[in-house]
Amino acid sequence: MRPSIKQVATLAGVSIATVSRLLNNPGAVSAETAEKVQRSIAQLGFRPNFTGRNLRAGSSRTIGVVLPTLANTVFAQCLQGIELAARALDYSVMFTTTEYQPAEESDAVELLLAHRVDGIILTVADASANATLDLLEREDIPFVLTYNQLPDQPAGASGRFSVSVDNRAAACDAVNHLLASGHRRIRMLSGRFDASDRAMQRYLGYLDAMGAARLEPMPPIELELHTLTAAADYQQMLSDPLLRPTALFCSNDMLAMSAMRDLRALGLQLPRDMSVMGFDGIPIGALVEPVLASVVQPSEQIGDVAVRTLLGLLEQRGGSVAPATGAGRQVLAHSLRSGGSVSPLAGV
Amino acid sequence: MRPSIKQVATLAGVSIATVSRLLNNPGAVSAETAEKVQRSIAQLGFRPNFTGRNLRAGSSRTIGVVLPTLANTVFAQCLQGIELAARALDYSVMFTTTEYQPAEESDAVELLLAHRVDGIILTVADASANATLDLLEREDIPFVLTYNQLPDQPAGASGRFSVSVDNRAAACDAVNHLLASGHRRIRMLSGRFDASDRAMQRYLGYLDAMGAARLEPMPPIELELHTLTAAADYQQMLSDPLLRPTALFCSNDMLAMSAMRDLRALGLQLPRDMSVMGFDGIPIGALVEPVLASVVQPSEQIGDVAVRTLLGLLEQRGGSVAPATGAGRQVLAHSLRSGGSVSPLAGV
DNA sequence: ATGAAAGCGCTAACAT
DNA sequence: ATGTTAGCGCTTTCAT
Repeated sequence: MRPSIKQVATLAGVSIATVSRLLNNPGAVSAETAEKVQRSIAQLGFRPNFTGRNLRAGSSRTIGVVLPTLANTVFAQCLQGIELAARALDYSVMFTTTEYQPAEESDAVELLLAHRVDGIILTVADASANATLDLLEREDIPFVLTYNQLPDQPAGASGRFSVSVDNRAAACDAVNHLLASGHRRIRMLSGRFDASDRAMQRYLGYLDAMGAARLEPMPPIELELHTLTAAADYQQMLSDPLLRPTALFCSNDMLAMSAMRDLRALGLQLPRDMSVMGFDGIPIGALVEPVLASVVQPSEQIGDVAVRTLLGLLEQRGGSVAPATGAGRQVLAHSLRSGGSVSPLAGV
Repeated sequence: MRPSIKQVATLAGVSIATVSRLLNNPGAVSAETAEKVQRSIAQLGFRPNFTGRNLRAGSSRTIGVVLPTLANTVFAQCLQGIELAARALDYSVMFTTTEYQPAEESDAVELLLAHRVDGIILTVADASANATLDLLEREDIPFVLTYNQLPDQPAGASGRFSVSVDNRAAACDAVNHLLASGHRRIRMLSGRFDASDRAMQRYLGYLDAMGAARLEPMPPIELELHTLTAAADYQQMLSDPLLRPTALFCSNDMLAMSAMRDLRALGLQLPRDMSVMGFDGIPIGALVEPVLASVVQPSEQIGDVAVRTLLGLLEQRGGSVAPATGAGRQVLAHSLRSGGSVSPLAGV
């Protein structure tokens, strides 16, 4: 066993309380005692044991994070933002993944709760009806959703918090961008709606844009997220020349890039034979040729803001202030990245 | 405060020891008592507090992870592998980043140690002379290096463990691939050597291949990792037609893709005017056109193996077995991904 | 099979 | 300014 506060105290010839004070409130210790204790600490290589501290304090200065996967750059960026912000604010991060399995969400959260994290940042499949979120609320554990976008209720109505872009409006912008390039037969390629409520919101944005342009929307194509081949779906999509889309709006960039690869494999010339628009704005999309046109979400900032929001909640709970005020739903600005993956349609 | 084992005991009319037994060794409790206690647990929504358990047990069933950044997909994949393996083996993950700052390494580790993680998986700037690793060793904390490749000593000589590919041999393979395509003026584009010992090993592999081909190696170009523009460097590299390389070997894929973007911006046609070979084999590289030729590392597997190795160490320490035997350095197989980013040089 | 009690490392009254 | 002590939640001897 490593040295504890006790051995430090013994070696320095003081009580354990004095050592504790030096650690937590150095001002309350005389200069010479401090000196002595510091020496003992150095000599023993003492390092405070957070487990003891946490047990006593009832808080761990640790936040739990639950994300669908790290295979999608977007979540890696978000976690990066979370970790940076947490560290800057002297919190540690305990991280877990659900692999997009809604069933994993509750296990993940249970584990974090057993570790007594102070709060949780998470992205769930569907925030609107989610037993895990209900549990968190019931147990009064502060949590902040990322990417999931809470409904636009009167401030604080749900008592829940989310940090995201306006998925629906952003998707609408994306489709408008395609429309402005002359496309009319635009089809949406989406991750599974039941694994991502964002995908559904983006589809609604697609419908908005198509509707506003008085165009008949086409049925969405739902693909397994991160499936690298969906040749059959593409074949079918391309088969009828009359219904064949000229542009694809994809619910995320990974999907968009996979689709482009698959379409090329089928012999299409891109963007000549098909324009492709993504969503997420992953950095790599800007490096490739053609540049992947996309809606840019500030993923790292989403993580950063989520941390600050969560710590805000923890703070006011510490001070036992009145229940959450202000907007529970934070909507961050998105932007449009145009790129060569979208080409103007002849005749525009 | 949430219910503790104590309230459960009281409600069930048993002692706290009995509740603890049910939790840890259900066989030692009579069926009817178990029944009673289970009911109280359910009724109170009791969840064991790992903090208490950890304090008592002196172990946290948590592993600490220190990686340079998540902005490089390779590390995100590795963390993904770590998290998956850890969860399957009932361990939690506490995660931290150094932003490639060697100075951050020790802080990161100190924090994890304060949390009393059972062991640490980490990637450091330079594994051969690293105060943090020395500290870990001195304090007898089990750790496993990822990506850093320990020297090939007699088994267990250093008592340290690493999981990586054979960076030097892999780089040599990559350069041989370029040579086989007819390239002779091959230049290496690298992340900073002092931020990544892998980059240095890969440079040695470059020298090996060039030497074996009896070609004069060119001086490496060291770039800040993840710098997205290095136009000046490229301009200079291209300026002298006689010394101008026909192929670039990049120490990682992010760099390779950034370079391709920058070269295109300078008006080059790729791969006609320059072949580019990467290292890492990030999945996205296979989706783009041209496909990024690269050395594929099994990043997720590196994470997985690191976890298993670390838990093996923890286990044998629990049983107080003799010091680590077997190879400390684990070298996983790499493979070559050919792609259109490398084109045969005319005249081959 | 079950209970009583000690103690893991630490902090925060409370006392001096 | 410093010491004494209780106790956070849990596991684990040791009794019974």
